[in-house]
Amino acid sequence: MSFFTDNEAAIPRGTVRTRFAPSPTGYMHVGGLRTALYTYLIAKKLGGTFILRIEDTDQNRLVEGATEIIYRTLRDCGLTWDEGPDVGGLTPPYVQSERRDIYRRYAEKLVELGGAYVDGDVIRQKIPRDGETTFSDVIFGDITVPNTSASMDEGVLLKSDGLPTYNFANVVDDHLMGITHVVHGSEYLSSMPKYVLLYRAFGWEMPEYVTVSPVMRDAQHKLSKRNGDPTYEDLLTQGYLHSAILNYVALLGWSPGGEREFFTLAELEAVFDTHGISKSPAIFDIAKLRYFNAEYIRALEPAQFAALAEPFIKSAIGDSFAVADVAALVHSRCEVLGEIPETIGFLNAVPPYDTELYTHKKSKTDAAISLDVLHRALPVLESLEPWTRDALYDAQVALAESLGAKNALVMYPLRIAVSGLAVTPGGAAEIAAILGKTETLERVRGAIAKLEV
RNA sequence: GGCCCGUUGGUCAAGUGGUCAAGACGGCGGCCUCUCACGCCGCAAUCACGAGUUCGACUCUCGUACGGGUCACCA
Repeated sequence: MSFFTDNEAAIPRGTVRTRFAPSPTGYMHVGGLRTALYTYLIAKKLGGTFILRIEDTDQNRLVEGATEIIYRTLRDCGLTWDEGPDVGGLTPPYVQSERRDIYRRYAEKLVELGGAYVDGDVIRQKIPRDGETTFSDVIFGDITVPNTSASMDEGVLLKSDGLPTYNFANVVDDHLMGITHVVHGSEYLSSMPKYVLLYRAFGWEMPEYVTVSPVMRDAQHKLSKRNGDPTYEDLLTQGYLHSAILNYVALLGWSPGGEREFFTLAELEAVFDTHGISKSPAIFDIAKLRYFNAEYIRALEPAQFAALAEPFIKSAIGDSFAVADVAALVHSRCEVLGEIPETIGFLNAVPPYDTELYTHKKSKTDAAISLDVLHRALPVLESLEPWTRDALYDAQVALAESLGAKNALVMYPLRIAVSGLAVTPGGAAEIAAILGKTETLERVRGAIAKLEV
């Protein structure tokens, strides 16, 4: 029968096929990434095929290069698609604007079948004037709505430009591409009865629908670029790691059930279950993402961290100091890469500071005591060889011992002298090691001069 | 407004009639410590409300309140 044409014969029966079907808007929002992730995970969990389909039926909203951003984001996160525009697959093409003749054919077929009607230069869906329609959702269960409700309008299926609207394109494509599981946002919940009517009119079997609630900025607003909320790209440029973002986003609206919350993508593939998906919206908490990011950063090998941190380090201090050394200083203290510059600026130059900084009761120091300590430390430093972190540390300990004092009595003033800051990443030894002998001695002499005024 | 959905600490959440209602982030306090950070220990903080059903409700039913979604030739 000619009705069963196109690609469906090519799809092996019984295979799970899921699709991520973004609109090429030019960026990826956090909620979209989560949808992509869940879609991917369902496919992997069930040994199925993950498909990427580009939904560009709105010609007014085309954005240059937007598809590339989608590709890059998914690849970045490891969400590799088995079929899609660039890799092909069983059911091409995967860009909706290249499928217009298919939609036209099916729209006309639907008119014949009584599920739609021609209205001027568009084709509209036919909705029964009474009764009710029930659909089933994996997350929300069975939902019944009256056919007379306002959302059950006889909407346009095929626009005057010959392209389909979302509701129609999805039904046709999901069927022709053999999609078995659809993950989509709850904004589509009220359209689902219309899908039922469409599938029924065509005589097609419906896929499973997994409807997820939105990711929120606060209790009443969705996370949105328009309102200044960060997109996935924004988070990357701020210095969040894609692995941390993905891990955090997985847990926004889904729970694995146990107490564990750190998962690699491969681990998620094994443990993911739609049962853990929540019906209610989840508020995006940047503080918790920071925590995940910090954990992922700390888990990095020093060389990996240095490579990621390098651009941030250089933006603050250029090539003045060894990147590896500065990275090591900052590694355990860094939660987001973007905060590195502000924490290491003192390496370039000692900021102006008040000598009151030398007063610290736990270290039992004040300006006068510090001056004395620095006087004693200077010759020690001048003759120190080799100039390493450990040698510096040992020398300070030895000096403190010779004074019959705690380490802090020496270390605290010295740290202030070389940094000019009450709070620094690392201590005097680490900082002096990075600064080098010449610069360190200069700073210590400068501090002495400042204290002697 | 009609229709649909949701509601466990500030946030993410476990929980599926009987628990002193997990855990994590954040907050607070302490320990460690040359500052910071890490790490460790501890504390505070939750079942929206009201009726039912039941020997017994966070769990089931109904209602109320509050919040969200939707009602486009956008997705």
